[in-house]
Amino acid sequence: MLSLNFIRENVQEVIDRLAIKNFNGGEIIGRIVDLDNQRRETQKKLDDMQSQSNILAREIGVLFQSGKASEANTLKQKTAELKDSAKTLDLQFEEIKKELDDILVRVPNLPHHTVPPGKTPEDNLVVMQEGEALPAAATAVPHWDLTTQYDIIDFITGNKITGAGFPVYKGKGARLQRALINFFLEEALKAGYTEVQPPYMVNAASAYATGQLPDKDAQMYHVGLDDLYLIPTAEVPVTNIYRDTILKSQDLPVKNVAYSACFRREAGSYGKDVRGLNRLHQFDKVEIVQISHPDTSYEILEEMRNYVTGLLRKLELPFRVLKLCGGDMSFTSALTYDMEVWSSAQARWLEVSSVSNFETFQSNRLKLRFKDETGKMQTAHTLNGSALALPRIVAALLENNQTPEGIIIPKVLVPYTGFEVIN
RNA sequence: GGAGAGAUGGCAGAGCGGUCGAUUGCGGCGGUCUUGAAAACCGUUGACCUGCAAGGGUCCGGGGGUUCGAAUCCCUCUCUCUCCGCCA
Repeated sequence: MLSLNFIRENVQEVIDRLAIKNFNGGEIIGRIVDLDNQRRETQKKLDDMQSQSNILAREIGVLFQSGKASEANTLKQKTAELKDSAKTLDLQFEEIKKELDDILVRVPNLPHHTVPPGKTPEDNLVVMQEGEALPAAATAVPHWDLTTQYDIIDFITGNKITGAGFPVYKGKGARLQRALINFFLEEALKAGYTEVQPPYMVNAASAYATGQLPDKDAQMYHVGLDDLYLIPTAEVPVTNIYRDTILKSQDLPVKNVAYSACFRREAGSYGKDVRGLNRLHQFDKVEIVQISHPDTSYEILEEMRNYVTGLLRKLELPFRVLKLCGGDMSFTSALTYDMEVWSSAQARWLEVSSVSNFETFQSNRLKLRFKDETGKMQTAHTLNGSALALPRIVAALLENNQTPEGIIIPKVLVPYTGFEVIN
């Protein structure tokens, strides 16, 4: 969430920048400032009352100890009155605070000043492209047919066991998954990331801290009996490692990498976008997370972007990088790059990674801070990105590398798969 | 799942109704000494809200209650530990 102080001091700027995300903030920001003023006023009064009753309580204590009971009892009467009015005021205070908190968490992050305006994915900016988006050969087969042909991913059986969007990977399909996960983890280690294995379920406080709640409630699987959420991405548990934490400046940047399964309800998705591996309810992903000094977070964002494109290059996949427009960005992000690979048989780009800088938006909720060089407390910046999500990488590999002899595995993966071709 | 014990500052650990945001030790920071370091000694050392400041307020796992006054008493939730049961 945005910090109250920042909103108070930059009302017009906040409204203007929210407009780039197509968020009409005029009314809501006004309400926030108004509520915050009420909050301060009420707290001041409350503090004064509290101060008075603290003084009285101390006096009463002294009187009792020196045996002046009757004088003490007179003072007691006074505190009773104070207590009554404090109680009323306290209720008001709680109400104000609750409304303020509720509104505040529904305001999205401000976009970085370089974010292009726009409403739909068509307005995203293509910042680079490598490799050619070749049209499909007449004989090209989409991956959902290849997976059946080579018997490596079984959607039908997954359907029986669980439901749509929960495929079963078999034989070389399963081994390819494992190879990709290991390849991505090993590459991240080489780049200086520390590997972590997080829980796959999180409590509401964690989901709230990274911004999945209350905004994306319906996208997560919820285990009602224990009130836990299945993680939609390792970002949630990994970032929450640092909830309620004060780091030292020499700890920064924190670089973590985690493999996890990811679970998404994908409510509202339909059509050919969800065919085959394009959109699953359970999928595998290796996620990189960094916590940085505010001064360097945008350099780090570029570093992460270059890291991810490096992976795609090694996998020999044609890809492009998009800078997302205001309308296509997530609630929590200040700047996001999407990486897309070309899927030849579907003749479309598939998003395989999203790298974002959240600035202090998550940190404010996480209460993630660090002591800077001078010993002053500062709010850290958080960043994360997929490196990479598996299903669409697999889809692209299958479609782009299909030959009459089978699917050719990229050279860099062979040490991990133990085979060179799926046939 | 059953029985018991506990949750206090970065860590360890006192306090069990009044002057306690909290004794003490360790750790951290600053200093003296030293060529430097160690040791020793001295000093210092939490977060948050509010205020220009002085100051005021809140926080002893979370929430509620009793009381003029609660870290201390009561209720409740969560978590941790020990024992038993079950189990990868």
